[in-house]
Amino acid sequence: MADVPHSSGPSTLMDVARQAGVSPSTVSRILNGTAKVSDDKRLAVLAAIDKMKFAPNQMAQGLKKGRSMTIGIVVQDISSPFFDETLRGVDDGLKGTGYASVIVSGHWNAEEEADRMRLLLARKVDGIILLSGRMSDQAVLGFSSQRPIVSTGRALQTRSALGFKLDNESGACMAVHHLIELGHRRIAFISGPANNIDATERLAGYTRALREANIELDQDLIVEGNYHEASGMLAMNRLFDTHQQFTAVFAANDLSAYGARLALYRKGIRVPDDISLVGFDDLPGSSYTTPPLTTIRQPLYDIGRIATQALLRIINGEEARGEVPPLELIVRETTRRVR
Amino acid sequence: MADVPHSSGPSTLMDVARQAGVSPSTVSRILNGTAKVSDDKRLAVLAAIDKMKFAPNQMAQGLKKGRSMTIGIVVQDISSPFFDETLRGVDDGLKGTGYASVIVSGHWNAEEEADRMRLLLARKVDGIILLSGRMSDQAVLGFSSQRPIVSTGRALQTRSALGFKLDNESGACMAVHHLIELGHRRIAFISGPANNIDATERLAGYTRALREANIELDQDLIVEGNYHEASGMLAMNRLFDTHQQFTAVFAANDLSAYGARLALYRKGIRVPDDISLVGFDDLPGSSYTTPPLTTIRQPLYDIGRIATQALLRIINGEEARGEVPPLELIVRETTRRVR
DNA sequence: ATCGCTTATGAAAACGATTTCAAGCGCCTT
DNA sequence: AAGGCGCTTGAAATCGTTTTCATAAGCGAT
Repeated sequence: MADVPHSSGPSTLMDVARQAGVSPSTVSRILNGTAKVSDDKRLAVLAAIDKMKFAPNQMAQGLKKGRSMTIGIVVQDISSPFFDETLRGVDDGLKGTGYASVIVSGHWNAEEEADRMRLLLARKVDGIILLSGRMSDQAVLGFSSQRPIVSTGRALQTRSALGFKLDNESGACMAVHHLIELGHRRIAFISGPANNIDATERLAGYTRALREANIELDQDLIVEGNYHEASGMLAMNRLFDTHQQFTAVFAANDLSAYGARLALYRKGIRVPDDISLVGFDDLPGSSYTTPPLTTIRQPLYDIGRIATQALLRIINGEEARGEVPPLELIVRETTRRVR
Repeated sequence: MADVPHSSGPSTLMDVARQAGVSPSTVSRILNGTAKVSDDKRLAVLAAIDKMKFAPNQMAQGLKKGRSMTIGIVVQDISSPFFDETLRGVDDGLKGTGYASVIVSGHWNAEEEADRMRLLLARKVDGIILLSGRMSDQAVLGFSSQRPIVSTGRALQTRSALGFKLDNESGACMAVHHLIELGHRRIAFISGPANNIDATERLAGYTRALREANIELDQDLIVEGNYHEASGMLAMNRLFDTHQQFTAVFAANDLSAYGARLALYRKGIRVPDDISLVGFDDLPGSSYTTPPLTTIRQPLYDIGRIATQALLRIINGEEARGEVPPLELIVRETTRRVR
């Protein structure tokens, strides 16, 4: 019985072929089911594979097939619950497909984003999912000539690029409308960064809701944040420092709502008894804030999963399609009828 | 002037060579700085590269060099703030190195973990970082014969494997000690899953602190959770349902502390006025809970960064070393002297 | 002017798989 | 019995790089 030669590295398909006394082609055929091979050889090869613990070298496979079985994910912040929840969806969408993902961060910066994109392309990813990208649609389309791209936050639909867009304006409108229904008239708004498209849309939703209710817009009630907790806290303090009167606050995302909540706590102002608070996103943690946060739910997980499935479809030459559930108001315990 | 031939796919090194009128070897040499080449050719090649937007095919490079410039990260939960913070450290540690990372999840399951590990190996990652792995040290050592591995939560030190271990017991002890110093004698403990090594160590720390203070251990004050918010809430309710008397709660991680906090809120019990609460981890969100959470800080970010740097060193044949900062008590606003 | 000796460069092999192509074999048909 | 067909199988080319290896050119020394 021939022993395993004391090979240096991991075993190759060639090694297996030798062990089993067949040609490499045959091994490959068995591995891929590309052609019929006689049962005796199949058995011999399978045994050899098992014995040598052979696993195909994915770099070699990738080179030859032109498929890396890898997709690239561009996020903006690798440790934000917002992206994580989406990534979980991506992960589930990839489950059982043989694809793995490499995740890079654009850090909210169009330049860096494009850079990372090129990096992914050089790595021959089979497709890219772009989350909350800052680059122009044009740029995305450009990249999409190399590899299919699915992006959130854009309305795109070509053979090799697909975008999902949520109606941020309506979402924000729902949030403010909810407050208005509870009798609030003086509603402060902690916005997102002005250069962010989602942020401006949410601002638009805020103003629209006010307009529809015939409430005069007070610019002093709007303060710009940057989506982070600290900015929510700062914004809140700014509102107090300038002695604004209001009974409710709408934060453009949950994170800044958390910050606002803390500022309120520090002032000894009760939520929702004294002031109502609404967020936007419905991060996983928002069901466990004190009190649990009323917010607009983004189907983050679904977005990840559906984007992934759509990308896989495009990669396989099928039609690019997919739709995500709409935004939804989740009423928890930070809002209440004005006294 | 020769025009770019209407090439089908992205341009290859061969294309560049043709464009510049040199051999592929020369192009490669310029790309890698492997050998001196005359200035005129260098210029021509550089121009060609620029013109054709050439970027080396990483699969081909990887195949040839035996380096994929990719490292694998095994986490247990792709969307947990705990891992995210560490991943941020990894990301920063990788910055500027040319390495990218592929992240997979073991879902707290030793079998799946080993599976994912094999998958990474087949992808020819140049090294692996294992975070909170469930597999045995033996198994890790086994894998480390194929690729260097750096793991958290183990005391390991071989040529190709390195482990970082934090002193969970002392950390837990610090937390409980802090409560005792504040006059608390009846301190409940919401533990982590019993099959988790960190969890049992923290339990040990809890009992040790009590023993050192000559406080009798009351098993009824210990309830097992699973590190998630919901379990913290359940645990808290269980404590109330069984009519336990206590003035403080130590939760084995921040997430379950969040859950406990919510249970308390629901009962109308004030924190820290009526009951003190301590967590473990110091997740990014813990500075923004209401009130901000007193907790034991794990240097999550540093762990990620340092593990990465250590792995890179091992990959480059240098000595495996690295040390992470110790656990630290962060006193915020959920603890207070017992009345 | 000739003989080394260094240098720059190209040709070709190699990495580890897949795939085309051709060959060998058995079997059916006439 | 001969020709043809289909089936399994191996040899060799290929993917896009890097890396020997060999060669030619350049140059100083004698």
